[in-house]
Amino acid sequence: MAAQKSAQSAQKPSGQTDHPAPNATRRSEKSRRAIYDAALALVADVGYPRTTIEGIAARAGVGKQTIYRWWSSKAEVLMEAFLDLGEQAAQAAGQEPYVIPDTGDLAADLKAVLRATIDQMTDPHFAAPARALAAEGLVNEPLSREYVAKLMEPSFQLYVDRLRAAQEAGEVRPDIDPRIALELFVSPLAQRWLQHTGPISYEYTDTLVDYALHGLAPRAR
Amino acid sequence: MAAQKSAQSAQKPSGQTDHPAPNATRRSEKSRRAIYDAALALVADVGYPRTTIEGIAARAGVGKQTIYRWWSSKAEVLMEAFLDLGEQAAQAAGQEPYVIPDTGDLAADLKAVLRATIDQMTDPHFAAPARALAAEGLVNEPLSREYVAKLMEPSFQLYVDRLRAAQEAGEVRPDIDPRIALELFVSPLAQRWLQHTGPISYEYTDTLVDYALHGLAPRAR
Amino acid sequence: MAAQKSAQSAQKPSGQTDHPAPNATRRSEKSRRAIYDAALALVADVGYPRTTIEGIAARAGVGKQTIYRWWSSKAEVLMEAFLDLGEQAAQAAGQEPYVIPDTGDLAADLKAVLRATIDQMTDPHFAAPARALAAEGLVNEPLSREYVAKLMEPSFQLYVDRLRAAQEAGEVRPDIDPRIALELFVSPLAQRWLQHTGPISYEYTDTLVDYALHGLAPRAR
Amino acid sequence: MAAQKSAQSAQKPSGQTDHPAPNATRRSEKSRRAIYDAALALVADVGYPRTTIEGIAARAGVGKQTIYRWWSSKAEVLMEAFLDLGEQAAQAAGQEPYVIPDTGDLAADLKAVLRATIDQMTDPHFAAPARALAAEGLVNEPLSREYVAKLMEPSFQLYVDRLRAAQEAGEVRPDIDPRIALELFVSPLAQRWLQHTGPISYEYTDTLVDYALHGLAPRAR
DNA sequence: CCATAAACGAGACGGTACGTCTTGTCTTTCT
DNA sequence: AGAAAGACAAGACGTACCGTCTCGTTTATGG
Repeated sequence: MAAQKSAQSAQKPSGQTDHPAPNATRRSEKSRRAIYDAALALVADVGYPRTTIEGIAARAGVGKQTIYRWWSSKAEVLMEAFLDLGEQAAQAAGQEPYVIPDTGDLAADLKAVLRATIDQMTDPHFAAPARALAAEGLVNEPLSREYVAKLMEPSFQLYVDRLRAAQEAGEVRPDIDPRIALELFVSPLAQRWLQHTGPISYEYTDTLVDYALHGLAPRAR
Repeated sequence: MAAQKSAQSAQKPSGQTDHPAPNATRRSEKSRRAIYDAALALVADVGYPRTTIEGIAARAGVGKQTIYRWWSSKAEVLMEAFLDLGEQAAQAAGQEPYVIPDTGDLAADLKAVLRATIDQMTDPHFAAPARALAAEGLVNEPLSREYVAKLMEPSFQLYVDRLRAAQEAGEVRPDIDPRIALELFVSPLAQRWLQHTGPISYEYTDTLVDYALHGLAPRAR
Repeated sequence: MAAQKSAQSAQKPSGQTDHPAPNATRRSEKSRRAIYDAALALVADVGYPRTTIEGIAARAGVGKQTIYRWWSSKAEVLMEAFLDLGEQAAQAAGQEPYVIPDTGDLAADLKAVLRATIDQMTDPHFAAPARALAAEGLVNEPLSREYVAKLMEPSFQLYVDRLRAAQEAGEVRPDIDPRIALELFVSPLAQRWLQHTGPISYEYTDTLVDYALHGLAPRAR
Repeated sequence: MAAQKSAQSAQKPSGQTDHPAPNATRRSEKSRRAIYDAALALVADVGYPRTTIEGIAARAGVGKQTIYRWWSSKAEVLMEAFLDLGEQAAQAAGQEPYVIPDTGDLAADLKAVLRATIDQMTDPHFAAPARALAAEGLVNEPLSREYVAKLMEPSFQLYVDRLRAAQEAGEVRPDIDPRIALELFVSPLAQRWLQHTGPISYEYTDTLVDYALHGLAPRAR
């Protein structure tokens, strides 16, 4: 939910009537940036459903065809804009931001990361497009796969790595599958955020970590 | 494009220009049923985004105004259709279906319920509208609140009840908040289903229950 | 389903994707009038090529679909608008305007009618749409046939009638075909007007009539 | 309607934003020919309205800018292509084709020329662009003036010359203005051809010549 | 005989209009 | 009065061309 790697090349001219495939070397960087900015701004301003390709084009000062030439839907535009936003943020933040700290105290480390995640969810610049893409993904499986692969799995991998380190340190049982384990605290937070199934607070995520690490059942005698 | 009333009751004449408010006693039951059926069928057939109010009206053999008179959006229509579907199923299934069994073995009971949930998620009659409503909810908070209140919280309450029984039986620590605890196994499954973040299987949900009950950390000293 | 009542004549739902055929009895008279007015005004104001269906719709305060529902092209719209303009003018002018006078002096009568025709050609309200329709017709044969049948042939018939009367009065040779004869003076004027092949004046049309009636060759000895 | 003289040089870099004015000596003859051919072929194949500058460029294997560098509109392109076609035809036909024969029998000579004109009108290679240019001219006065000056007046001049010879030979009354007289038979044919106001045949043009020469009115006193 | 500047092919760009589709409102007619 | 039917104003969709503007690549002298 945080890391955004991306392969910078990756043209995807899918969907259109089979035009000869545009020449990416001639692409206008200025227009691309303007489109990203306009898409993100519109989603934040008027919401995803009322964000239109015409609106993005108008706000970016760009012809509609320039959008259709490079993307196949507003969801694709927003996806790339959001990925780009992540890269921008990453570069601005400087080095090695995307590792979960390892202080030797797993519980503390996880609580810290989840608190940071809550902060992201609270930032409208991040939350509006993330939520919009998630919504679109629910109903558009290819987009969902891309969303998961580019935005969620990289973050999940960080948890996997930290949990494996914890296993080696003896803080987590060796038979635990980290890829499943991480969902015990990540998924509840995601669901509360996306579906408004409950309030979100630091206390809540701290509790999730405690429950997940020590279990619901009483400790053995 | 007028006042948004807010839900609380059963009729929702919200949205329209202030017409005298339709008289619900004269409402055509036949039309309502036809609209429900058409909405569910279309969502299953062509997907939610390509389901339109015009399409529902045409398929139901109903005037568009008959839809706009009683609902404010296709999401509202689908919500009621889906709720109705649930009631139908409940009546068909006969008595007391909505309790989590209490065999005295919490783990087994939870695993059984989650397996049944997987079965539901696999049934297209259920999955298509449920997913569509979830998607709409991500981006439409009032609808989301209704969705949670009418469809999710009642289910969650069953888990809360079962977990409280388990607490009294000493199977769950007394300091655990059941409302949070249930998310340890429910949310991961929901996320995998909705966002395709991983495969779903009986084995997976069994694992979730085990991890949640016994925790990730080693038990013994 | 949709009964086609429509008293006056000639519906042409040609061209569109086969929509169920609109019900003409429900048609908005107000919109039709607004569309006629807008089309004629735009052609006069900005010229035919820069008159667009979007422009007509906007100026008429009408949705584009309302135009596409009833006409298949801007040329059809303009044709009907122009025909309607003619009917309006006819009604305003009162009774029986459309006969060539018969004073017993054929030359004088023809000269008078041609002078009136020049006056029409000079009136921008008439000239702009007439010229536009003629231009479109050159390159769009079905429209041209309609233009000729509805606008030109009725006028030509008046000349035929007058020339036949002249034949009976001995003013025109009996072996002359009036349908061809009328072109000797009508076509030159039309060509000068449409193609700017020469100046137009009362003197010019008077000359045409004289040449046509008495021939270019010297009178027999 | 037949002779095509042309002024051989005639650069017209009008219209563009003030680029340095292209150097005509470096112009690619190959491209020009390809553009002419493409324009004529497209007008014949798909009709004038669906002939586009992009289409011409693509068919000619030429960049769009090469067209915009030398012409200001598709009408200009077509005009030059058509003029060039005439020159080609003239050179192919060899010497002195562009005179109306003078056999001493004016009626016979005119009938022969008009029959030849009908043959031209029937040839699609000639008819399609001629009609297209006429159509454009109806609505584009500068083009029309060019069309008349370059394509029509030269032909008309041939009639004027022949009629003057006839006046000297006593076959035409000396007070007749030949420039007007020629329209008595030329314009009716042109109108029938362009506007489909009637069928075209040798018999028809023969009749026109007879009517024009001898008049509609009875000869004898 | 090469240097250099133009015309050239290609095609991306900001735009406008197209003709279609759907929305939510309004109106007519039937029951 | 509710409902079926569907016309209506509005406006977004995705496509086609417009005319302008780069990009390298010929090509054709003229230094």
